[in-house]
Amino acid sequence: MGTESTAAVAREGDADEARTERARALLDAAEGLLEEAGVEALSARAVAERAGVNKGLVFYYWGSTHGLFEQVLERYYERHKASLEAAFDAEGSLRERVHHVMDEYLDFMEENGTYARVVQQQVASRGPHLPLVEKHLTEVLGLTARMLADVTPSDGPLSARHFHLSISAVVINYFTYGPVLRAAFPGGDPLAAEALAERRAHVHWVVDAWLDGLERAAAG
Amino acid sequence: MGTESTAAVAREGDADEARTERARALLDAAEGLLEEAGVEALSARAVAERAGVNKGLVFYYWGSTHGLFEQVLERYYERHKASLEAAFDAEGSLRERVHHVMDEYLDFMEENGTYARVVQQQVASRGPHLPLVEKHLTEVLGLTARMLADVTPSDGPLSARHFHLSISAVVINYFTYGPVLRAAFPGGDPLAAEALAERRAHVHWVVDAWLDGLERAAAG
DNA sequence: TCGCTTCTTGACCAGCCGGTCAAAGTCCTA
DNA sequence: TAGGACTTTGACCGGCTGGTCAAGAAGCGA
Repeated sequence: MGTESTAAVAREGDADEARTERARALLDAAEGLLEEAGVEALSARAVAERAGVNKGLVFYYWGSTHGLFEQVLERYYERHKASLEAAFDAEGSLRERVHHVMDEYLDFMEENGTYARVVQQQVASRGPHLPLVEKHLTEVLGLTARMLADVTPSDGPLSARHFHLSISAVVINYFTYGPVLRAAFPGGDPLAAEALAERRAHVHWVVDAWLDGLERAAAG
Repeated sequence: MGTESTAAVAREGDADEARTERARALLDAAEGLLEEAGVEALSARAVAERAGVNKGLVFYYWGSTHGLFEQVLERYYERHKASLEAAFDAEGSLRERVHHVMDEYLDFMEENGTYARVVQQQVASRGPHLPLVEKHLTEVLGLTARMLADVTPSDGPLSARHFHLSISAVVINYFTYGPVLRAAFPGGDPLAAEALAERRAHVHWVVDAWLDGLERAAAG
């Protein structure tokens, strides 16, 4: 901790652009390894070997494997955030905007299943990267809360934080639990295009049912 | 694998009752360790030390740490299953029964948060115990499907398997993600009694909105 | 009491892990 | 071209892991 080299400290503040070719190769290797073999396969040795580079560089650049992993998570999150913010900025009625956000969310998860699994794994196991995940997820919650501000009370069982938790659960868990329940899915692959379209329809139906309920609650 | 002692093989088939005092001590120690320090802390050495017993016994009884862990999961699941089956057997209207199951589910998660987190962690990381988890979760899906058979089609976006995934996501993820979003909760503790009551009300509202939607879909 | 089976122990092994470090290589500037 | 800063390497360390094994302890029926 206190013994990290000045180079490592300087590097840590740099933007991704300033990174050496090798540092980038290490990040890419880590991401690839994560995708193919999961978190438990991520070791300084394995990453370095995949990048064709010496293990010591991991510690030269990030001071620890923890640091390297955090940067990988940060890179993932930048993409996630960009995708979400674009979705939340769309025009239209509330219902249209909600549907649009759901579609983008589903699209992102479909393409970035690894990220979703890593986050869920960290959360479930109270992993060492939880503080970073916590920061990220809290930011995302803010986006939902802003969108639902007009139709949900600021507190209680119908507040935006509850709906945020519920709707993200409905979306995310399909990608994590779906494959586990594959026996229940016709064709046996919940991640196939057909099954995903069906899930998309389900998610739309689900949020519609909620919006209907909120409207009636507001009216009654 | 092929070299496991005959004793281990014989033991594996035995009921929990037949287990030696020491075997039981090891299982209890593993469960305690899981609760206090998470899966990563589960090692044959650590478990044996906590049980006050020699490490070699783990391999004598189960052949591997994997085997020990599976038995811990099995024990957890037995309790889960008992709790669920009792809940599903209740009398009353569909709506009453659904609410009752939700209450029991929430109660169980409140008391067995560790089990929920271990399962979610295995699922998210495609861990080595996934096959066992898959078997368990598929059984549970069957219970939901039976309960909803009268109000959901057997296929498509409104089939029971989609609602099962969604409702269990809404319940489980509160316990895993809630603490991560604790900054958004008044008092800062989503697992406190007050916050849990609020979540319970949310879950009831959510399933009611769905049942309303299903009724209207059936009527229209 | 003998002898067999089951149980229990501690010593031991190879393999992996994160991390350190001195030395060497590379690059750029003066 | 000399010299200093930055980068890269491979050897090395202690510590932990799952797993094996031979030897001894304990229980038990004859």
